[in-house]
Amino acid sequence: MGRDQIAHVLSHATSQMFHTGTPIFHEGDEAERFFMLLDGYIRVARTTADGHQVILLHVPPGQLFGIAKALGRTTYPATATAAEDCVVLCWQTRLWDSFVETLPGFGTASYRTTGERMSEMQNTILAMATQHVEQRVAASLLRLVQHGGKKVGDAVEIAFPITRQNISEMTGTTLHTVSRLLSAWEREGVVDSRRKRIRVLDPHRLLVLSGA
Amino acid sequence: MGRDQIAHVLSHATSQMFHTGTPIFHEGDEAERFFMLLDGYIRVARTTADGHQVILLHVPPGQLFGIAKALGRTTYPATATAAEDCVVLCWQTRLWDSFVETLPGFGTASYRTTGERMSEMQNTILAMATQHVEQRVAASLLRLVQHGGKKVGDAVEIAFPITRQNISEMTGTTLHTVSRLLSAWEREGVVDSRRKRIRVLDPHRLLVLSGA
DNA sequence: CTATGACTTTGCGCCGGATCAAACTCTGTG
DNA sequence: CACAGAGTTTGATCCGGCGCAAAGTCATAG
Repeated sequence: MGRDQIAHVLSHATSQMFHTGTPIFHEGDEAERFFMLLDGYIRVARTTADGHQVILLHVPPGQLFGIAKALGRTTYPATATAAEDCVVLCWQTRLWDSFVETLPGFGTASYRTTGERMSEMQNTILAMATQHVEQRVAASLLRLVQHGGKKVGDAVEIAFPITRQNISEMTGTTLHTVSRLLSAWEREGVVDSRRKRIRVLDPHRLLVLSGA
Repeated sequence: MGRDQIAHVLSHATSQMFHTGTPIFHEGDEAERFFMLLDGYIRVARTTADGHQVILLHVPPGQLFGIAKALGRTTYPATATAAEDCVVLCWQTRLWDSFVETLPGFGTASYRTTGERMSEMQNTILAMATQHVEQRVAASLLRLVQHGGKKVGDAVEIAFPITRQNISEMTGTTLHTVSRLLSAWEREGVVDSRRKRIRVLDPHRLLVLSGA
């Protein structure tokens, strides 16, 4: 993208701040805007009829989200909330088509993003269908530290605050089971966890536990 | 699409027949072609490292598939096989971009297709994370008869041959459990099944069992 | 017509993980 | 500083569904 094109795109954007836990849009809402995350982490989830929340993915800084248009939709397919304080760029959805036409690579990049998310979701399905809870939790933890973990000494910490409950919602289990697993792993020196913060000390052991 | 445009598109297509069970492309293959299903049913699946197959979706006649380009990919993300004898149109992938540019609605339609598949996969994840095996199997059976079931008297039959094993691969369980469930439902008059053929007699009861 | 392989059924025992219950420990707030 | 609410831990119990095993049934090839 050229310098003038960047200016053009930014001139149509507004920036916005969302505090931890704030919803950015809800599943089923008219998709009036689309977004790019500048800083923080976004949690994308859906809620079942009986009130269970299921976390589908986490969006790292630099990615587009809320791009219903790239899926040929007019409503958001899921709910996005700020997993920590977030800075976000917003555009009117009606600008989408003109961006796709005038910005070389904009379309390609956004379709690649949806493709990547699709294959992540496929991986989730495979895991849910074939793996045990322990393996799924280990694998999730690994993914969380690999995509944007922060080095702290010779440990790696998950980039944003996350609860046992959250992890259970990512892996289709209960917070109780996740707590038991983390306790056990802490005893073995694989992880080190404070409330809402998890550090991985021994990624390789975790990889083994994940069954890969 | 105008009459001449249809002619144009067809002039670049080759048609091909695939017999039941034949693979059309494999996960990871270079995506040299994309396809439209004219008749039959396509099963899309992935295989885990430890050899388990997981069925991600079934493609009904009239839909595009193998459209790696719409996901910004150069390889197929999953394996497609003919669930019954299939007639398929094939195009070279290099034609994709020109189709998107010259055919109004081609892009939109294909992105809508991927969007629909994505939300189906999300539903699968929700189900795996929150529902019991019985509910998932009931829901899968319902979806199979609703998308292209054939009326047979006052029952509805799944449009293509499907085994207990297949259903277990769609729902993340074992063929044994599926067999037990179908036997029980047959006793209660909810379904009527022969080998590879399943008829639903009481869709409403199945809906209740699915927990919706 | 029979043989072989693919598909299905059913019984039994066990265990991973959910559910229920209760106590404990942080962290921010008035 | 104390309190409330959110997050975490741990124990006890129970059961849905898997693994294992074996036999039964259907379909097609030869």
